[in-house]
Amino acid sequence: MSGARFFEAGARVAVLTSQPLERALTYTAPEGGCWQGAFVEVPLGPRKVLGVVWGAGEAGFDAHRLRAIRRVLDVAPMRAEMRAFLERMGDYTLTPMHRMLGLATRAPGLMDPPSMRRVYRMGATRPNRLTDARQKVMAALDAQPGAAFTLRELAELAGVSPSVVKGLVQLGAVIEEETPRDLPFPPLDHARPGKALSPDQRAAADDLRAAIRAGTFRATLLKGVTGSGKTEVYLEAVAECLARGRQALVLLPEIALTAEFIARVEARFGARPAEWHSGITMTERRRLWRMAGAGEVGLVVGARSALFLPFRELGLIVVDEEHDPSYKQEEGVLYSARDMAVLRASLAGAQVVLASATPSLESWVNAETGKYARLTLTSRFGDAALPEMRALDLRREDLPAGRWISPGLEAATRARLSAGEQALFFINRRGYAPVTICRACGHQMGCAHCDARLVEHRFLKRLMCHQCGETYPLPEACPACGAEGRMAPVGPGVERLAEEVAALFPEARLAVLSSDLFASARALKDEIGRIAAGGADIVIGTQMVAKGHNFPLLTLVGVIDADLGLQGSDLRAAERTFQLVRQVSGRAGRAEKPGLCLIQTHQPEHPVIRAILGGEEEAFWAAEAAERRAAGMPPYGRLAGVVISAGEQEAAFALGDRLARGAAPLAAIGAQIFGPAPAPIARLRGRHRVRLLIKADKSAPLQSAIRQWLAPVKLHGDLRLSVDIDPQSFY
DNA sequence: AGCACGCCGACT
DNA sequence: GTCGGCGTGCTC
Repeated sequence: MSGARFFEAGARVAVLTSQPLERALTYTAPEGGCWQGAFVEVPLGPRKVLGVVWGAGEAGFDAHRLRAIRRVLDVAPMRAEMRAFLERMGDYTLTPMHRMLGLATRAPGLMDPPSMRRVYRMGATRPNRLTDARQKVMAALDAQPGAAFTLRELAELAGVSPSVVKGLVQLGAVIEEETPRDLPFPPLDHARPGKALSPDQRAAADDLRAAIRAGTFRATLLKGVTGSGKTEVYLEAVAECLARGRQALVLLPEIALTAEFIARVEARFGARPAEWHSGITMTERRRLWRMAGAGEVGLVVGARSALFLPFRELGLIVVDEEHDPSYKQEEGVLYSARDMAVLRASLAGAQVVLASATPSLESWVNAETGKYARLTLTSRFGDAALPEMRALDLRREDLPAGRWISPGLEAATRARLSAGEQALFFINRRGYAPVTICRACGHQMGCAHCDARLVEHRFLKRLMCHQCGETYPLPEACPACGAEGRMAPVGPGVERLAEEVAALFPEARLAVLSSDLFASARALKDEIGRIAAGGADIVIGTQMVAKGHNFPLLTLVGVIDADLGLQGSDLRAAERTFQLVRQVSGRAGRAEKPGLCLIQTHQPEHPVIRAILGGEEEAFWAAEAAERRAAGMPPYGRLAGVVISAGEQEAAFALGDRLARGAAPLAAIGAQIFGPAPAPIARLRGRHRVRLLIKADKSAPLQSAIRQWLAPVKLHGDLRLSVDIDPQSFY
């Protein structure tokens, strides 16, 4: 119990609860005392709530008003490392501690005793009268020595009724006992040999293994083009970590990727890792949370929130596809899971590996400056070379309105199809058309609750708001001018592109990969498997195709509109376009066949497009970094957003104005304030949102200035305010 | 978060 | 006269 204090019965202790109080409350330690970090049940008003013993209590509080901790819960106490992590993260993200505790206790049944169940196993004596049915039960138990079954399992296994088993219990031939329902996860066999590694994979894996053996914190950027085998490399780090008896966590940006990852883990270590994401059952959630704390799980694969599992001995965190924007939590507690992974690893004395083919600029700069170690995989696995990259200048291709596939792309596709190979068309827009417009008056269909245009989904026969998910029927008449039959779709979406492809290539078999077309991760996985096996000739997909799926027959990638991401004033527009197009292009030619990537663009001379075409990624990052440095933007400067929301826009703006004018603590650190302006999502679920943007020097104490600035603010009526440190969305 | 206390409109 | 609206405040 390193770093934890023990409090004797009756001593004053501070208990943090997830109730929205600004600080911990003082209680007295229960009979038998309690450890710092203990999960406890405390009385609060008329209720009993969950809390954690955070430290010593206040001496000043009236003794007769003190109440005692009701009981200490039967779960592993929160470790000092975890308490420090929650405090540091709360300080950094300006999140009250009760909300931080909420993140760390997202498991059902914490207040309940460990769930038990009744099991049956082989007893010491043999029944002297062995009937036919009894014989079957004994045979079933003999087949798996030492195994324990539930009554139903054993009865079904033996093909007898449960009463036979009960009868054997009476005779002492079968033992009935209570065991914990939450079982340890089967250990992974870290000693199993992995796949043969290429020389640079070997070098990177050896480096990571050595770093883990050193047993101290280090952050490593593992950079490697798509298909270079990053996963095999960091699985070697996982193996070393498990061999040292420590736990490993692999974060993935999307649930859809976990099935493939789990299969690889199973192939490598002979058992499945534990899974943590929104799709798992309550039972699994409870089990994993408790087993993590008991050290009874070796490897966890999960989403952002797995960072808050109570690992007993965390040795490694891998953040796969570390550049992925979905690592930024944009609702509730606002944080970057990638950055918080680095923080948690540093406090746990663990390794953190950030893996990507196209790192975020932040991580690239950290590697450049030596803050992170850097491992680079250059060759693709097997013989596959990077695809040839070519731009198709849409200004010369002369496409008719409503057509998106240029003659150049069409010809290249025909060539591949006749060779029996696959083509992939990438368009980063879901639905049929991003805009529906009235040809009579020009009215554009918008969402009633959000400030967003409605996207036609022909598949659903509805218009949909991509911000709040609300859907509307397709309008017959214009809601503004009443004109009938004049509503028209404008712009391409993945469904509309599919229509064009079907008309151009009637003989080809199409597959459309868009997140909204699949009911489950399972259905999506099946479709991906079908495509990989050659079940389609042309694949049309949104950005989900950019992520880690293997299509061996694919030799042509067409990027329908590379300009989409270059427009707008988003700080990271160029970076995102670069990452996305590089990743999609990596889909081509993974097997022995060379790939070709055709990029349709109106601005082939744009620096981002040129960097993509030339494969000059280091040049791209260097240029982008120089631009950010000159502008004082992250990672060379710091940003924070303050989002104010209210039912009425005026109320939100009024508070925004007042805050912007009375910002002495910000002025004192030389920070600039921009706004108030409508937030990136200006209306969300019927609420108006307004944002102030704060820009400061990298060395300025931004958080404490914001804390001082906002401390006196009392929120009236339905006004809400949230601070977003290091915001990611700008347009 | 709950739950109590408290001060102004439409009902028996 | 009272029931009840939800604004404000408290919980060790």
